[in-house]
Formats: sequence, C-alpha cells, structure tokens
Amino acid sequence: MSNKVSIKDIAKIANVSIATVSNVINGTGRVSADTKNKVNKVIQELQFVPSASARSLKDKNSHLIAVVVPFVEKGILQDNPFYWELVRGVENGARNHEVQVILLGIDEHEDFSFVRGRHLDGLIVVGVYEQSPAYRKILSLGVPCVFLDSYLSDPALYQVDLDDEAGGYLGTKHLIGLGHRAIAVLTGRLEQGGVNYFRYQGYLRALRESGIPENPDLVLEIDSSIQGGYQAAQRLGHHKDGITGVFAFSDVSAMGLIRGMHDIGMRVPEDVSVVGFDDIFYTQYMIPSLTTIRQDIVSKGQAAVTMLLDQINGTATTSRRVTVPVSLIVRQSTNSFRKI
Amino acid sequence: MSNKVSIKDIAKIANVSIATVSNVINGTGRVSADTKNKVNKVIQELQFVPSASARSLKDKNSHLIAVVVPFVEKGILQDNPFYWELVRGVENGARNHEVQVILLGIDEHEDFSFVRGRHLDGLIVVGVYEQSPAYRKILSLGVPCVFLDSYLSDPALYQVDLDDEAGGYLGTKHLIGLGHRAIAVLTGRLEQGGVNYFRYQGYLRALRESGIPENPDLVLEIDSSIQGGYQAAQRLGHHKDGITGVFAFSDVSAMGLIRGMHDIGMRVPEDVSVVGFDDIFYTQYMIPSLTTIRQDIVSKGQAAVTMLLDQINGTATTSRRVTVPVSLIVRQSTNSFRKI
DNA sequence: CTAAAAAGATGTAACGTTTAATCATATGGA
DNA sequence: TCCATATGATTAAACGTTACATCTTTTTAG
Repeated sequence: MSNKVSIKDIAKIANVSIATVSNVINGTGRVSADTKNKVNKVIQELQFVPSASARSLKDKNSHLIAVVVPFVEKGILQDNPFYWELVRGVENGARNHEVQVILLGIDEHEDFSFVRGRHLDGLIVVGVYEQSPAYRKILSLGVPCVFLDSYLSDPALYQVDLDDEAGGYLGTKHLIGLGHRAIAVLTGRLEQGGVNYFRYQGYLRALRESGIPENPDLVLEIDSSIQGGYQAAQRLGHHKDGITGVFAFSDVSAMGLIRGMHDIGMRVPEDVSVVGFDDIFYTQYMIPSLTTIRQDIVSKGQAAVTMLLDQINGTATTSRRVTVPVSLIVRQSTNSFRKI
Repeated sequence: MSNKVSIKDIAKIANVSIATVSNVINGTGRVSADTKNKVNKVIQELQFVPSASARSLKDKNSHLIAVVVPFVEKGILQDNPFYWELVRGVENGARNHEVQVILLGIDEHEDFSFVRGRHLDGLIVVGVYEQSPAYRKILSLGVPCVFLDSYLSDPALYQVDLDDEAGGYLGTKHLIGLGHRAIAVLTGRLEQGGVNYFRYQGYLRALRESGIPENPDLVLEIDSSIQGGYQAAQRLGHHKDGITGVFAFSDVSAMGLIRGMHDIGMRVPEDVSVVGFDDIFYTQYMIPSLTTIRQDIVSKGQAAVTMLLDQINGTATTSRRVTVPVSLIVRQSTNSFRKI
C-alpha cells in the first residue's frame, strides 16, 4: 500500500535538504519557524514515520526492551497469571516512555544472541538466580538489565524485588496467631537465595519467635503450579503430623491445594487453614476466598521499566535496589485452630 | 563490553571480502568449502551476530510481529488470563519460526504509527470488530494481519476464530438437557457480529429447538470481567423469573458469578447451575469445578502465527479462515433441575 | 590445445537515518 | 563601512547489511 515514504521524499516536496527535515523531526540544529511549519505540514500529509531500523543502525539503540520470562515448560510459557500481570505492568510502563516490549520466554538453552543482534536497549529479567544457566549468559551480554524477583548478591546490579522474607513471616505469624502449630509449607524450588528461599526464611523466623521447632517434614517442595498444589494435598492428607495450617508460596498452588483437600474430604478453613502468596486477581473470588500476601504486581513491572530506562539514559538517580513491600490480606481460608 | 563486531571485522580477519562473509552467513552465492569453514570459524570466535537493524533496513522486513491485545477497555486493564494463554501460544509459535513478538496493549487512542516505523512483518490482532476504532486504523496500515476472535465480514481477511455459535448452543443444550428452562445469559458487549453475538445466537438456537421462548429479561450484558460476574449475581438473585441456570460467556465472569451467588446464599449447583466459557487453566480447580466450553487457547495462538507467517512468505496455502472447534466439559457446576 | 562454461571471489551501490563540517546570508557593533 | 557573529540551511560521510554486476581462475568439452 502506502509504499514507504522516506525523509528524502519529504525533503524533495518541502524543498529543503534532508538534514533540515531530520532537524525538524528531532528538534535539533537551527531551523526557522517558517521552514519548520512547511516541513511539518508535508510530514503530516504523507503520514511520514521515520524508519526505526535506520535510526537504530545509526545510533545503536533500538528503543526496544525485552521482558525475559523464565521457565518455559515443554516449550510453552508458564500458565501462572502472575507473569501476565507482571508483563502487563512492563508493557504499560514502557508505553509511557515510547519504548516497545519484546516478549521472550526462555528455557535453559536460550543463547540470547538476538539481544545483540537487535541492539536491544535493555532487559527486564524475571526470576533468575545465581546458579541458573541464564544468569551468566545475560550478564555477559553487557546490556542494561533490571532483575525482578531475583536476589542476586552483586550490589552493582539493578534489582526490583519483593520483601519476601517479610511475606513469609507475616503469613506464618498470622497462622500462629490463630493457634496453629503444625504449619506446612508448599514451596517451589528452594534454591539458595531465590524467592522461595527468603519466604522460607521468614517462615522460620516466625516459628523461632514463637518457640515452635522447625520440622523439615513439613516442607513440601513442589512444582509451583496449580497441579503441583493439587497433588500436594494428597501428601498432606496422609501426613503423620496433624497439620492444621498450610502456607503456599504462590496463589496458584494454593488454589490447587484447596481443591485437592476438598477432594479428600478436608475442609478449608474448618480442618486446615491455608495462606497463599501474590494476591492474584482471582483470590478474593475463590470459595473460600484466599488469605494471602499481597504484592502489587503490575506496579512492580512499571517500576522495573522506569529503573531500566533511568539506567539506559544515565539518569539513574534512584537506588539500585528497590524492595516492594508486602501486606497480609486476611480472608476466609484461615481460621482459628480450635473452632468454638 | 564486546563492542559490536561487524561483518567487516570478520572479513578482515578471515581475509576475504564482506560479500563473501555475507554469502557464508546466508548460504547465498557460491563459496568454496574451505573459505566457508574459515569464515565460520572467525564468526564463532568473535561471537558475531548480524545486525537486525541493518538487515531490516536493507530488505524491509524485520522478523518482528506484534500481538495486539485490547488491554484497556473502558479504562480498565484487562486482567483476563485468557489473553495470557493466547499470548503464550503466539510466543511459542513465533519461537519456532525465528521471529520475535512485540507485545502491544492498546486503548482506543492507539495510532499504530510504530508499526510502519519498525517495519513490522505482521500483526496478530485480538478481539476487534468492525465498529471498533482500532479496526480501520489497522487495515489502513497495509500490513499482513491475522485476526483472532474478531468475526470480520471481509472475506479477504485472515481470521482464526472459535466456533462460538456451537459453543453457545452446546452449553445451553446441556442446561436444557438437565431440565432447566429459565436460563440466563451473562455476556460481554453484544455488538453485532462479535464473539458474544455468536455465542448468543447459539443460545437462541438451542432454546428454539426445545420450544423455549426467548426472554430478553434473562440476558445480562456485563463487563466480562470477574467483577462484572460478581455484580451480576445480585441482579440474578433478585430476578423475578425463577432462574435455575446461567450461561456465562467467559470463565472469569463465571467465577465472579459463582462467588457472588455464594455470598447471597444461592448454592451452585444445587440452586443454580452455571456454565462457563473458555476453559481457562483454573476451571477444574474451582469449587465447584466449572462446567464450561473448552477451546484450546494456546494452540489458537500458535495457529495464528503459522497463518500470519504463511501470509507473509506468500506460502499461504491454507484457507483464510480457520474455525477452531469447541467442546463441552461437564464438571460440577451444573446439575439436574429437580434434584431427587 | 583452445574455447566455453562453471566456480569462486570481489567491488560497490543502496537501504533511511543522523551529525559534524561547511557554507551563505543577515545582523550587529565599532 | 567593515569585521565579527548569529542564524539558517546544505553536503557528505557513516552505520551494517545485501545483491547485482564484474572479474579472475579453474574445469570441462570438443
């Protein structure tokens, strides 16, 4: 259709040089009000849009960032809507800064070559840790990065993460306050220094504070998916210790868990209290609605974009590490240990 | 860091011309096995990655597609995980074809100028209709498009959509089969020719077939969100006709509805049966699990990518219109009208 | 043994920008 | 009046590719 109109065409029609057109577009150089108007009019008429490729070829930045989402399973991105909220936040943040977002799901074999190929301005990386294969590859790219939910020890890295320890503490404390003692944990991979690790640390702190001994039998490492939660219900049901509270480190697994308990005849919260984590969009509509640790996922994504762009533009005034607060939302899935 | 190595550097080190390097990379022209090896070795060593901007500047395609999602409807961000599943499918399809995906959330003011600016190869557009402001703008771009869930009348357009009419029919028929007569509908905007319109037509067909008169009072047009569903429960609860079945045209609204009914003391399925639509990932884990119309969302996304790429490469052999089948999944949220 | 054809390699223009260097004209001060 | 300085506008190089046309060398056919 409207076959590619270039700066050259504009120049010819407006009867000026291409340099002038370029100056008008970018507000650079000195150009009189008259010619500025003239050129702008032609641009309007021809619906001219500068070629991003030519630009990025020239000045090496592409106004493109990628949001890197890990854990591709069987080639498909995880179905946890948590990522959706995060990605929406990133998209939304980027939109306000005239940058576009490439969505990149990675597995362990990703080589990231296209990051350099496309001259990506930066990366927003979700949930890697020091041991993960992606981590070193990403660093070696030498591209500005912001890590989300990643807990990397290098203080030079820009990071946005959650106060997971506090979250773990809050949820556990809540259960303890209700009288529960045998509190199980449903966690994704508990790698040293990962998200779940800190939530677990918070859990331990709460236990210690109340003098409850730590019991490794109560820690169930699962796929942090809805199925993982469901399957865990079986294991918990047949558990020797009389578990009365469960802290699931993600809302999706909590949902699976509750359903699983329902299926083996355990009632929530009458028999077992359940706390989730994330405050995904549907938690308050579950039956029972889910007591959970709230984080503002969307604005976390937005914060990451801002940080990344500050870094890219060298205007980074904010700290390199932002920790987003959490809060406890009490709903119906938790109840006192001994119901009257 | 590794500051941009170009085809020129490779050429110099390998002691050949840049044209030869280019030929090696693209497998074009004639180049001996020896030099091919030599060049490849240097490429390996220097970790050379061709510049996407230079390429796309040259041959006008970018290997970039955008998936256009209506994030913002009436000012509210869509948190429907349905979109996430779709986007996941698209990402996955693209991955298999060495194309990257830009995520573009739009509101009614989007001007799409960057689509031309970036030389995007094509667009996958979700849920527009002929009256929507985005529709004309997108068409005028003259860029290859595939429309998802869009029902556009122009037969020249490439479209992937669902057999919504059948879905509407199946769900309704199921309720009728269980003995229900007063069946309400929870639908998003019922614009002529949209997704909901066809689902509604299917609903009507099922009614006609069973001689049940159509009752406009039973059709509730809502925000098809979880909140929308929740609020609808109030309206249904106080409804004068004795409603015993509800067909919600999306799973998220069904979830909200069920919760809303729960809150006003109506039990599902004992008092009211509920059918959803989409078979979102969590439906089988709800309490009660949700009877719904299943569609394979992820593979719908994949199909769209294939279709788009076929169109771009001119290898489009498949039909311009793909209709994905639906099926009824019966779970616990529906029950016979008169329970014995 | 020679002419023709094939194989291998190269030079270079072009894609659409930005930017530094240059040029031309008008304006101002002494 | 003349030089210095702003102000406007232009020229041309460069960014990293690809592809066409050209050139050289080798192989093949007769």
